Amino acid sequence: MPFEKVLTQQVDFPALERAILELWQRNGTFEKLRQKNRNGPRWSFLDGPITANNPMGVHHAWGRTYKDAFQRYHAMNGRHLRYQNGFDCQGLWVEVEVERELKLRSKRDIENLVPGDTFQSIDRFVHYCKERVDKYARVQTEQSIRLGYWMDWDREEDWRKPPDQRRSYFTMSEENNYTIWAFLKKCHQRGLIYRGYDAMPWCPRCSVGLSQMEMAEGYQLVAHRAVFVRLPLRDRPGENLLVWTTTPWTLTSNVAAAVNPGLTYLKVRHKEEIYYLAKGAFTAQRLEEQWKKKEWVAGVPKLSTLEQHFKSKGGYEIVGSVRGADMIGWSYEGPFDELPEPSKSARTVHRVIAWKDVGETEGTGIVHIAPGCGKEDFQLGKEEGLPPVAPLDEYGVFLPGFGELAGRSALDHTTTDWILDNLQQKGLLLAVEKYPHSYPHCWRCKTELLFRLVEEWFIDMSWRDEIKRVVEQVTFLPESINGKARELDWLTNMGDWMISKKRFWGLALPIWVDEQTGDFEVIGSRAELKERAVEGWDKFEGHTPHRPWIDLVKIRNPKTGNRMSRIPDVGNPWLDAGIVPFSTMYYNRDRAEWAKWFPADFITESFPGQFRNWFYAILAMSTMMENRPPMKVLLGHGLVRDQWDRPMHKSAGNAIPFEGAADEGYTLTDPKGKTERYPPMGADVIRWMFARHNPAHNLDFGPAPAEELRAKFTLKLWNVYAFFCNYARLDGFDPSVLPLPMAERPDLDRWILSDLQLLVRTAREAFESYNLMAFCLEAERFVDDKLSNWYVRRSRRRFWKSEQSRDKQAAYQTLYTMLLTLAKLFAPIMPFLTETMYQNLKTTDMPESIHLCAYPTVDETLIDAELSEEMNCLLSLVSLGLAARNNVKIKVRQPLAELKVQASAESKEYAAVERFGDQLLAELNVKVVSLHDPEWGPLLMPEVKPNPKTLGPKFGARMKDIASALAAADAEELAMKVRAGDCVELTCGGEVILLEPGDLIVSMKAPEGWVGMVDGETQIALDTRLTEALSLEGTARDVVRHVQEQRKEASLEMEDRIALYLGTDSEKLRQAITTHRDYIAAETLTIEWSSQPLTGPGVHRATVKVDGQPLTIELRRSMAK
RNA sequence: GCGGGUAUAGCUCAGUUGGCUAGAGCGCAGCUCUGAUAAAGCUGAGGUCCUUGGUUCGAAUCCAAGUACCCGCACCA
Repeated sequence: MPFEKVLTQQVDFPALERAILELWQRNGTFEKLRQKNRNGPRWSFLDGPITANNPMGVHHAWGRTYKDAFQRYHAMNGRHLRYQNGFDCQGLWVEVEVERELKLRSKRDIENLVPGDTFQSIDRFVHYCKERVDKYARVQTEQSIRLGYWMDWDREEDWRKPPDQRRSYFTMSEENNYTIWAFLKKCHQRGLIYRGYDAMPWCPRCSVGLSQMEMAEGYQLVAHRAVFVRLPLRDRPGENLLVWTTTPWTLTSNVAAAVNPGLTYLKVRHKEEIYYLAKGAFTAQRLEEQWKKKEWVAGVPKLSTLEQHFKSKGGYEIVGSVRGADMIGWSYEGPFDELPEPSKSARTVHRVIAWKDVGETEGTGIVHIAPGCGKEDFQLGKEEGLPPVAPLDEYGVFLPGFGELAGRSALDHTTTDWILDNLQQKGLLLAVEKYPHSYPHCWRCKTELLFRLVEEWFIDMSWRDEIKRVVEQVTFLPESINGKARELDWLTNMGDWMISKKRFWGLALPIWVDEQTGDFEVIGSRAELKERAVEGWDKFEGHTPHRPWIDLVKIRNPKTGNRMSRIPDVGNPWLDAGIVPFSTMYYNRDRAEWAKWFPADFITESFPGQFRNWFYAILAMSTMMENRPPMKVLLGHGLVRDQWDRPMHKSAGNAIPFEGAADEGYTLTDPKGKTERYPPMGADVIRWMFARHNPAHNLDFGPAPAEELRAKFTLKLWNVYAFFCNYARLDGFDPSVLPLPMAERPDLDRWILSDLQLLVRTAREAFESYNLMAFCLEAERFVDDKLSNWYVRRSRRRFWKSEQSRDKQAAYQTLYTMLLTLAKLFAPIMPFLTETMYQNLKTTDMPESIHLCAYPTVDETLIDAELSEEMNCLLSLVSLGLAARNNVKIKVRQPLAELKVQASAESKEYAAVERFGDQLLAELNVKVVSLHDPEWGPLLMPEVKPNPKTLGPKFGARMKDIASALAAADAEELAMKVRAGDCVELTCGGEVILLEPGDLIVSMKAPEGWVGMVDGETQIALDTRLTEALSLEGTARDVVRHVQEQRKEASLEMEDRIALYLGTDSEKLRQAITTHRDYIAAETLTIEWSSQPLTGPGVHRATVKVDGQPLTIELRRSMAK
């Protein structure tokens, strides 16, 4: 038997999916696909590496759905693919998790993992990092397989191999690391690698400097205590500069004060002192915009103006003014000159300097400058020859030389307390306030950043224009987010690339330094290092190029003969991910092969952040390596949020784990705090949900949208499939019989086959233009509206007929084609459901898996535009008819005599009724459909009534007069004007009044006994007069419905024949039953009528009400033939 | 501050190159169907397509300005 029976109740889709996974596994389907396409034209996809640091979440499934869908589509078109997944392995994110696992608090703890042995400690720590990456790479592999993501996944034996020999690529592989060396060497050869000494953003917890792109990730709105501090002028007794800062700890390292030479500064007398501050700053409404927009930190009061501060502290008087330029060179007393360290250098400086960037919308217009604690400060200090004071160590703790502050953390509140107290005691503190501002935090551990003087390594990005020219050649999708412009914007604004990290687990930067001279060299490959090594190679040999082993290798400075050591820094992880267009495509091993796959046809990732991260890194590195774009098309997509549009957070209880969504079910806490458990949705629904979404927008993911999708799409498709299989099975339909020619198929069949071709066209266009949404939305409409709700509904009776006819054959063949084609169309997006369907639909001469089939192509000969138009017209006629019935509350089950459709001979309505009259009869349950030529006069007459809503207020009591005047007026003329949007003049009580179109309600009225409906140009009228015969027929249909209901109650199979007894006291019921005895019998498969109540076993009895009258139904399965 | 985007029903969103009487789903209201049946369907209410100008025979769509929101960049003492 070709078709298995298909259940429609409580279908466990996740379980079906798991069965398909086993089927693929058992048959080696994926390998067969690769084998089939191995000589096909290439399609090159490049996977952006997923961070192998935690299990995958549902949000990862978005990109992975795209990746898999496009790969499967191209595979179905015979393309040869690499199927290489990528894992991102190195970097601080892994270190932070390993630290957490090992309960380590700081770099010091890591270096002391093996007490007293830094080398061993680092070795062990790096080992743990590698282990963590392997662990989660395996987890993510399993999860991805469950998602149905077909990649060349690593198997058990592969995990025992080193990363370089596995199927997926790992950024920790030697190949990847050494290819970055080659990149850095190229940079160095162009003189672009340099060592920078600068005040850098620094995370005191991780003890690491942050690059510009990392810093951008971590801005958060927080409130700090900001202070107004006076700095007494040395040669002007009783006079002070007033400065303001949000980071009081930096005052310890104050060296200078900057003014804008072009601004006017006020001399303000307050109590016994004179304060200098910028005129504009005095009254500036600080952060007013933010306050209004509520971009504020809860609990922080509105900021006072400087003027208000002075007023509240006892008043002020403006006693003069001075230009900023005239203040340059003034000397003042520093706020912490009594401390040993500041007293050494800063104390002798403390002068007013000029800085054109000083503004007066915030602060005092005089900026406290601490070159050791701020980026601009440092720059300014360099220009002015100011000595920087560096107060903090790598943990953000004050160094010795800062008195009581030594050993205290700059971030600690009590440290700020101490500083404020100290300033207060010295009488320097004018005011303290809470100040909300967006401040950088460590994007990994959320610690507030400090600025600290450090030495880091950079790539000079002055060649940005070269990258821009490469970017110009890439297609960025979706168009609406303007990715190319964003990327170019970043390239314009970005600074030099800080590539060093003072950490342990990562790319070993191949920079060797001669400590005595400061000379450095960049090594470009393992071979080069081996060649140059003068020490330590033997110990390093056999290890991956990671710390601590690589640090043992020393080279000689050819100029001085000095020994050169590798800098201890590791690399920025975006170098790791950025090199993959080379390292993973055989660039070093087989350049010819690389050229076949480079550039990638396609990449896709979530776009927030990536324009300065991965997209940037691959574009920049590819420009340096080959001056070519690494990909042709980039598709970005948004973020996944919960179904209430909130960000997903584990702590908020609204994050959905992948396993939960796929198989296990999950709990979810709604915005009101209620937690509920939900069943799994399965991979197909997850995938379709992502595929159908607009990639430019964030996606609200959760049980509600999943359920909606299941109901309106998955289940409908499934029900149609089940309907087909279950009847085809009973009927013994043979799909291999020669198909009937199109000419012999009814219009309904030719219509759906025609529209199917249009869907195939949409599908192909969508996949080729990377716009899955367009296809999915169209597919949903096709399945729901066209296939399920119209084609199958209208065709059902064709399948039920007991005799074999050509019409029945046509119906089976058409629906079979439909299901098979749709399954193939949807296969790239819903690989499981479509495979399940295919397995039950395929014949022996078809490929063993749907994923080994060819993607459908459009058969232009089947497209019939005229037919589609007429079918659409028919659908709107049906809608109108149903609306008309609804209007007069006559249910569809009640037959009516006649439907009139207004249609001229050349109208589409005419053609539709001609062609599909029988469908109209059946669907609207009328006896006759007739055409009404408008030339015979209007079918419906306009009727114009006053609109009391608008006229009431205007005319009050005169409404009645207006109504009667309207009734007397020419309705047709009025209606025409109203439709045209014109005003209407109405003579009412001898007076002409003007009515606006909205004041009148125009409806279309049918003749007595009829009900009319209008939709645009289309008009219909339905005869609502019930004759005795019609009424009896309606009753008979009610009886049938109840009998069917009872058959179901009695759990009969749908092909079972029955014996039936119907008992009633109602004359009308009796008459209806008698008159329509044959019809009832045919519908309910009654082959034995009983005039007496049934006896014996297996009798099902029920009493129902028909037309308000009791009817006894008794039935049992009939043994007669 | 600079740059970009968006604005369509109560909510979430579709709407091709200008060609509508502007749509869907959810929600709401009222119904209906019934061997695909623990599924489904229909009808209805609900719109200033953000505002104002312009281009055009015709604008949700194109242009300009404004408003609001979002994003990116720069973020300052």
